[in-house]
Amino acid sequence: MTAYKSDFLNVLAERGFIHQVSEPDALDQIARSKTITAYIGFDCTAASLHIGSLLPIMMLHWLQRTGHQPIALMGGGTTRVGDPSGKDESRRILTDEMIGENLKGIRAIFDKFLKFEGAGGNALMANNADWLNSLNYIDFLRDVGRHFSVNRMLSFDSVKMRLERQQELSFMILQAYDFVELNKRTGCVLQMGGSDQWGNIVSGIDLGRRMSNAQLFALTAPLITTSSGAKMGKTAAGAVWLNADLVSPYDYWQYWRNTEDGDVARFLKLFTVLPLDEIGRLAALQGSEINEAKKVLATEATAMVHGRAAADAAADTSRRTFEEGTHAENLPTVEISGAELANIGVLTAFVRAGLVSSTGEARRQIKGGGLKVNDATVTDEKMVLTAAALTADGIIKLSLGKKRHVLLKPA
RNA sequence: GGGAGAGUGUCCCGAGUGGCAAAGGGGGCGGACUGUAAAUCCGCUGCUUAUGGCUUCGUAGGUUCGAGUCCUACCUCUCCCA
Repeated sequence: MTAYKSDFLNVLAERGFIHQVSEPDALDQIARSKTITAYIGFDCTAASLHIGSLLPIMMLHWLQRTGHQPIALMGGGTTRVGDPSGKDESRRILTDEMIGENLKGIRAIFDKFLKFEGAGGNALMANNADWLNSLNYIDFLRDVGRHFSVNRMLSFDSVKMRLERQQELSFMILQAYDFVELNKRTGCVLQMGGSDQWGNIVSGIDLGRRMSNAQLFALTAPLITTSSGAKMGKTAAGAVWLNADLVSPYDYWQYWRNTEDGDVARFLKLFTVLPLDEIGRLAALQGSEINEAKKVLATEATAMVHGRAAADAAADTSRRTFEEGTHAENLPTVEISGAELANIGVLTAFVRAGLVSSTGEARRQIKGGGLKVNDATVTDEKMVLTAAALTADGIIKLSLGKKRHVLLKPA
């Protein structure tokens, strides 16, 4: 179905990663004849990345697999400015120490997907703070700013420029500059990103042509939503993070296990590295058999992030919990002191386990019959847990609904 | 610079013009049905030490027994004219 000649573009196209490409033929040609270097920018406002970032990460993964060089660019410099595109809240400005901490957490994730230099690969991790922090404002205006004409700037937004707009504009210029700088430093010729990044990437291409007569390319991925139209990876409860200390491998596995039928094939292509014919076989499963495909999806996707062993353990725990009804000791566990356990109200216990966010919510869930202690529905909100509630294994199993379980263990 | 309008339950949208913990959606969570799916139906969706107490309608003051609602100032956003 695709006419690409290079492995790289072929794989991305077949698996559904491509939304737009600038000058596809020229890029295809280059990717076939030599190793190209490409980058994707990541924001480091948090200590982890969530599922929303998974798609770009997979693009870098395939880039490396098909023989090219990926660069993960951390926005250490731009984060110091704060991102003006989000509304008020995300505009917080972080200190250098916080950014440094975040970078460490994020780096750990990339290590699972890319082989960096020193670990037998050629992937690079760059930080735009390296060049942005030392920029001289006057020089920058002279060398870079002049390429952004007033006309062009006006075409982006309203005539009236508020302070805020100026910051937003600067942000765009800085992102464009990143591309040019990376091109100069590493020979990087391709920037990838989500479809919302198209404008910024193209600005970078433009700037590259003006400043150093470089031929640069853009490739964007489609915005991934579930079949029901929801954005991925964000629930009211919180984002689905990739770091194990924020979202356990078990919960991560469960997230994928609960994928809607209509998304299974697409997600297998995007978020696992299974061969396409294998995916085709799984996608052909009908009715309840598609659950087998979901399990494969969950295990493979979890293995990418948390490793094969953790994925298998999560699959095993799930099987025992859901299919055999026994409780496996691998469920998420919350430790609680013996003194506290001696006399704790159910409401508090569920809050401590993190299954509900307040005692008020616990109360409501009890009214709706949604809470269970050791598989027995809680009917009395004044119920008190004591050591007598411990099962033979010395734990108490708390459940919210049918799917979410936490073990309470005396410390 | 001049003119018009808007900011509501800390997920989003959005009614509300003196009695309000505040209509209605979406989303989310729980229940039923299923296949740990979707669709559908039902319940819930400020906090709490709970027949009570406390905190919420951009921010700060004011009027009033009582303010999301009226008055004043300020902040932010959108649109129109320069």
